[in-house]
Parts: sequence; structure tokens; C-alpha cells
Amino acid sequence: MMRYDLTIGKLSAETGVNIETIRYYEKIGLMPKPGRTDGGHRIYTPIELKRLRFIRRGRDLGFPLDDVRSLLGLEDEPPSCAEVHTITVRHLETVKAKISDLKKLERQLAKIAKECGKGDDFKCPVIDVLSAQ
Amino acid sequence: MMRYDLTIGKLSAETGVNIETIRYYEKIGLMPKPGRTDGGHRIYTPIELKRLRFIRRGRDLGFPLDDVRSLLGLEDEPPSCAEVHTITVRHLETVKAKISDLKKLERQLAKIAKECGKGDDFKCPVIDVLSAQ
DNA sequence: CTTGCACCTGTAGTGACTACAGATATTAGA
DNA sequence: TCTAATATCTGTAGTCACTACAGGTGCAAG
Repeated sequence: MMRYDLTIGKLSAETGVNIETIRYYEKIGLMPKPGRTDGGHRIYTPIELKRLRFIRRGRDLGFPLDDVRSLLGLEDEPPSCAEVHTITVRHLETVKAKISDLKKLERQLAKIAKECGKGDDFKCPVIDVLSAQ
Repeated sequence: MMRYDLTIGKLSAETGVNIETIRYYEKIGLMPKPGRTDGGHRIYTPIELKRLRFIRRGRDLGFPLDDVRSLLGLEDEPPSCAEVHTITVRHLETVKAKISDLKKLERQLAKIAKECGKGDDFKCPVIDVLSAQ
């Protein structure tokens, strides 16, 4: 007899979230404790599928799990749009800051990489930069 | 009698690397085991100071510790300029990839953040995006 | 000689998973 | 119905690069 329940494997396939990760989300309280078969296997409902999709999208947008938790309304109540806005803008700022840091890095690396690889082992510009007093 | 030896605290102040981090580098073999006072405190030489500066600069350039290890020549021999070039270019590529990922994120976040915060709690665009089927 | 700071070791926590090991459940096919 | 293959279970440890204790000892200045 074929079961139409959502096993963890199907949930994983459906959402693209690793099985281990789903269990991890349950452990940290991001996903609810699901029902179980007589044998102890997890079975999920479409509500839980929706929730995992929500989490997945949040993660795809780079929100840390604590933000996702807030967005899900697990802290206290579902957040107001203003609260959501605050969380989103704050996250956007950290993304921007990371980009600017990485661009600085990129310029430095590109500069020394360009000099490098020209053969002279006794005066490598990368090693020079790293060794500079 | 004042000692002119480099204690771990001075080394830390000199390089900007945390004391705990210095001990961690020692534990993972990135920094050598230094001399000790009779009482067991670490004492460093200028050679070790130079090495830590090298590591610090490598980290500032975003190289993972394993790359720094290679650049220091701790794997086998000191790397040739060509090897250094390979490591640097590979790192540069991952930096570029990260930037492009983050820019994609930035655009998505900016777009939904702009829609959001306009007051309507029943149709928040961020929550909408996350909840989309 | 005391006081206060620096330093010691060892362990656990961070974020967000991932990777086992060793056991049990379930399902598809014969 | 039995069996073999696959799926899932729990629990722990590992990843990266640190950081943060706790509880103890060393050392230098006044």
C-alpha cells in the first residue's frame, strides 16, 4: 500500500533542503516536531512543506536563521510589515558592507596577481606584500 | 629587571592578532612552539613576529588558513612564484564569485525592501516573496 | 610583600550546516 | 510472503576561524 504522506526524503526533494538540514531545523526549533509513523519515521503535512519553503527562500536571500525565525513569527507574534522592513534593510546593509569589503580585496588581489607569475622566484610580489615590514 | 622579550601580549599588540588567536595558530601548527620563561609564559623572537605579520596580512587578504600555510611553505618547500600565482588567482576567483552572488542578493533585497514598509501589514512584499508558491 | 595585571591550560560555543556510524523501517520486486 | 535494497532513525563529531570563558599561576611595579 503506497503512502501519500510526505516523508523527510520527499520534503527534501521538494524543497531542495538537505535531510540533515531539515532535522537540524527541527532541533533548533525552526521546524515543528512532525508526526511520526508507527516505526518512528517523520511525516509532514503541506503546512510544514510551506514553512520549509519559506525558510529556504529566506536563506536563499541570505537572511541569517535568527532573522528567518523572526520573519516566521516564532519569537512572539508574526512581525508587522514595519518590523519586516527593519530586518530586511538591516540585512541589505550588511550585504552591501560585505560587497564593499570584498571589492577592496578584489582590487588588492588583482593588483598583486597581475605582477605575479612572471617567473622570478626570488622576488614574488605576493610574498613581498605578505612579508613587508 | 625589565625584560625586552616579546610576550604574547606584546606580540598581539604589535600585530593586531588576538592572544587567543595566536595560541590557536600555535595549536594548528601555523605558528611554531615558542620559547618559554621559567614560569611557562611564551616568549617570541623577531622571527616569529615576522611570521605572524605574514599570516595576518594573508588573512587580511582573505586567504584561508590552508592557503596561508602553503604560502608560508609549511606543506613542503617554500612555494614557487608560479604556485603562489595559482593560489592567488584561485582565491581571486572565489572572491569574485562571492561578490557576484552578493550583488544578486543586493538587487533582490533592494527591490523588496523598496516595496516594503509602506504600512499594509496584510500584504507585506517580503513575506509575500518568502511565502510564494 | 602585596596588588593587580598578564598569562597559563583546557573546554565549549559561534553559524549553518555536513558527515558519519550503527541500527531500524519501509517498500518494491520475486 | 520473503528478501533485498533503499530510506530513515539517533547521536555525535567535524567544518572554518576564531572567541569566550573558568579556574589557576606568573610576574613586575610600587
